[in-house]
Amino acid sequence: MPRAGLTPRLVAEEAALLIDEQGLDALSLAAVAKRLGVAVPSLYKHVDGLTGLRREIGLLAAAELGDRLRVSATGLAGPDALRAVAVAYRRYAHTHPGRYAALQRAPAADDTEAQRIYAVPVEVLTAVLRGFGIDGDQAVHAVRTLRSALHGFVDLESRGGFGLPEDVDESYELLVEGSVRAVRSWPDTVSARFGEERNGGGRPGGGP
Amino acid sequence: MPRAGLTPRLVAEEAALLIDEQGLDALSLAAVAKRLGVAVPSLYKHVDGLTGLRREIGLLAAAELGDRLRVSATGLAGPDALRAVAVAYRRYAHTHPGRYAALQRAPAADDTEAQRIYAVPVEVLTAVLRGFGIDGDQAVHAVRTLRSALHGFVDLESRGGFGLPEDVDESYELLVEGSVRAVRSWPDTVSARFGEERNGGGRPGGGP
DNA sequence: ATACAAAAGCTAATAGTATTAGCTTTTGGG
DNA sequence: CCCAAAAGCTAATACTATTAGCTTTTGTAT
Repeated sequence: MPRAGLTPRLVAEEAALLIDEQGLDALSLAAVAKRLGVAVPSLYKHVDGLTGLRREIGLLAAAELGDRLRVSATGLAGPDALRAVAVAYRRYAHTHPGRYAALQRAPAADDTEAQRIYAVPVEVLTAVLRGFGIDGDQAVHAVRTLRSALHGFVDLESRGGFGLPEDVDESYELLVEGSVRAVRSWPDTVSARFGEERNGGGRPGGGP
Repeated sequence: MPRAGLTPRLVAEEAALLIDEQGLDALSLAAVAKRLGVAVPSLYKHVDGLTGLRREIGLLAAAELGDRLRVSATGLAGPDALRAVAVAYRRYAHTHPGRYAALQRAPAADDTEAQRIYAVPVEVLTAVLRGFGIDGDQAVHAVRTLRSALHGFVDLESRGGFGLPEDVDESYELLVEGSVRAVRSWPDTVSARFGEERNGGGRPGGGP
């Protein structure tokens, strides 16, 4: 019997094709083995069970997404960069819904390789925000809000959460436009919050 | 042997306790049956298998979340209402992480009862936005962006997506403050987008 | 009170899943 | 050309869900 010539990467890629076609719930060693024309236990020579396979898929997807975001932002700055990244983010989730879903399981804290790869998409967003003059602590908060907006939209959309007939593309454009304005006026938002914290509701006296 | 006295509701509530403690992945008929002191097939007298149990949990959670949001908003309007709803939304996800996760599987299109219950949280957001003068088509788009922001944050947070030490509460306050400003200036955002669409990049001549 | 039918529980059987153990075969380097 | 490691396999075990069919409880109508 000829050998199949598998590698961890090949197994993960076949699994990625499977879940992009049939959804993350369809992921099983049995299904992947069948697609590869191999018995189920053979997969254990390449990935560490179902958990290990999920990790490989996550690494694959994080690296891909990081790449797409980077490419989309190169040569651009400020609002243009942010819009481009937002479009690329959603496009990846559309093109690879299974991988995007697989990406949402955070890697283990001691898995430094995975941590490094998962950090790439976040680094791209951080770089984009630097173009708005946001860095340090505030960059962390701003990246979190930006990730929340993009991921939240894409996640709800992919789960069929937007049932009404209104154009979903238009909704996303408005979300992105709102995000551009939010990061543009980030310092105002920060001082509005600090103002609340200090005097319990009023706007601070000086600023606009 | 005495009877257990189960009902669909009781089964769903025990399952909800289980997944709030151990995560949605721990949901199985076997685990629920064990907690109820009953054999696995007995559950089929009350729920339609694992799929049916998931549906019941979803209904339970959607009704609870809808209630919490409504209660949080009553007596408030405008930014205060929005902030209160945002806090209640995140609090529900913290208090009931398993139920919140279970909520993310959209009900079947022909399941009108589920559709009706799942709509309640969305209706609360719609009502809040009406207090900002947003309705009709624009309310649909605005509710989508709002849901995206809130769900995205809570979802990333619950998955351990915010690894850095910066205060997550502070990030959320900034997200909510940004959302308040976004809905406040919603008409500006809309016209900015329309401007782009018409003349390919520039701001429109007239507006601020 | 009692009979009875429906509801609620059970056991047993089937099928699908992951995982481990251990065997066989291929394959590439000395 | 040999031989050890790698890559595949089968078999066995232990879960899981689901269905079929049996028994027992329980509430209601006579």
